[in-house]
Amino acid sequence: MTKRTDLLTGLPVAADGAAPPRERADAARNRARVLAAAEELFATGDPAEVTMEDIAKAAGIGRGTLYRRYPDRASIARALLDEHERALQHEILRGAPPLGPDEPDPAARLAAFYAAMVDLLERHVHLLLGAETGSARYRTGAYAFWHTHVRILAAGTADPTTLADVLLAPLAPELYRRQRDQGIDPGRITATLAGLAYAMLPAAVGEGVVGE
Amino acid sequence: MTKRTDLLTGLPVAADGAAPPRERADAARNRARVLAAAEELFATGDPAEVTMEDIAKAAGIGRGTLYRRYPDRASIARALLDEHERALQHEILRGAPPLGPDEPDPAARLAAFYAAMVDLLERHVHLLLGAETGSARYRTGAYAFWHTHVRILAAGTADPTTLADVLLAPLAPELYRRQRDQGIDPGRITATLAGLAYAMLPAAVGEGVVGE
DNA sequence: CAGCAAGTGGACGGTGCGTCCATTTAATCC
DNA sequence: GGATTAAATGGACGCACCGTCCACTTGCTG
Repeated sequence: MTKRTDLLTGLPVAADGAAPPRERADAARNRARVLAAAEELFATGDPAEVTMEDIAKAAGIGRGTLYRRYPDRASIARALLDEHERALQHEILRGAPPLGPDEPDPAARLAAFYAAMVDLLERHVHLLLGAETGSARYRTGAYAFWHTHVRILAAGTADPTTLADVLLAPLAPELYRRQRDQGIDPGRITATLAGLAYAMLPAAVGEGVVGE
Repeated sequence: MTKRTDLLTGLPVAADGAAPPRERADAARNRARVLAAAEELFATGDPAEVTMEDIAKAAGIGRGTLYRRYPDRASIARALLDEHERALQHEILRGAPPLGPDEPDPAARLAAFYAAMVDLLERHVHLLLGAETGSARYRTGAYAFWHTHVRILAAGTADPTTLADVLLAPLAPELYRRQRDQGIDPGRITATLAGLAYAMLPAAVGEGVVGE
């Protein structure tokens, strides 16, 4: 029988409505060490090359202890990423325009989303690369959120679901890393994506729906 | 000293202008077996899970023999993919409109390129997934070719280099596989990409250049 | 058919993974 | 503050795959 833990935080999860058993002091200390060590390792080298052994060693704990909370590297990266993504999701759901729901122009809102995502990428690509190797990106809850958001912004178009995938594709962490390595600065990327937003979601005329 | 072999075909490469030493009969037979076995394995299961051992076993040869020609799984997938990509590249460089160089409208040419790429993906995603895990995609010669092509089509825009990356992003094999798994058919993808092409590369007015 | 370079394949050492369990340690109760 | 108990720990273990190495085999050539 395996102990159930939250994939995001690594904290034990209550199977029922029962109060979660308090985390022991040494466990909490080690969890903090793991996250600090992992952040450092992801940022320093190639995130894809970081091993569970590396993290355990850097955190000064044994492999068994590490596996107790995090089943793999990706779950550690997600735990580190979680608060940042949640903050952005909150801005989108409840924040002010142009990111929040009161923004009337879908294109402007998409452009703002792009800008926020570029900012997130700029600050945390290393974590995204640690969390989302290739197709794993599409299986995360975060991708589902972004996809739903963009799909709704594209509601007036011919095929919002497919278009949402297309509009999210340029935000792939691997691409962002490569563009930055090639000397393309975040401003250029944001500007190009803004152009994409306004080209694909032209402002609705009156209350009409944009077809084709 | 390691024997030099062509990464694409696995054939020995002449170091100089010297005539390449003819391939021995057993070597040729085994190379054919390897390619046939690999094609089968990539198509059947998860391309990312195929190991060199699997391929060697399926081809009925030893691991050492396999490594003699192909340094890794990706090089085998690329060898299988090569002829198909070359055919498309030839169409682009020398073929008829709307794919070829005589097509006057960049948007139409980009849309045709998208259609051809979707066709390529539909027939060979499994090979692309075997060859290009994550960021490896950007290091292939093929990506460089597609990028140059699209960059030239986008020549009139504000930042053709960055835009080319953005326009190529939706063609990521991982995304294509996922969309297909979700029941999205190739036609929808092609249609959405055509919309993207015409939105981002509006037909030039007269011989003027499209700004902003 | 003899000589030899090309080709072969399995053994080997190395690395990372994920599990298991004997031991240690923090929290609780008297 | 000592006994009790369950959580927590960490290193050993077995497994899978990698990539190399080299003694042996085989096809080609003269």
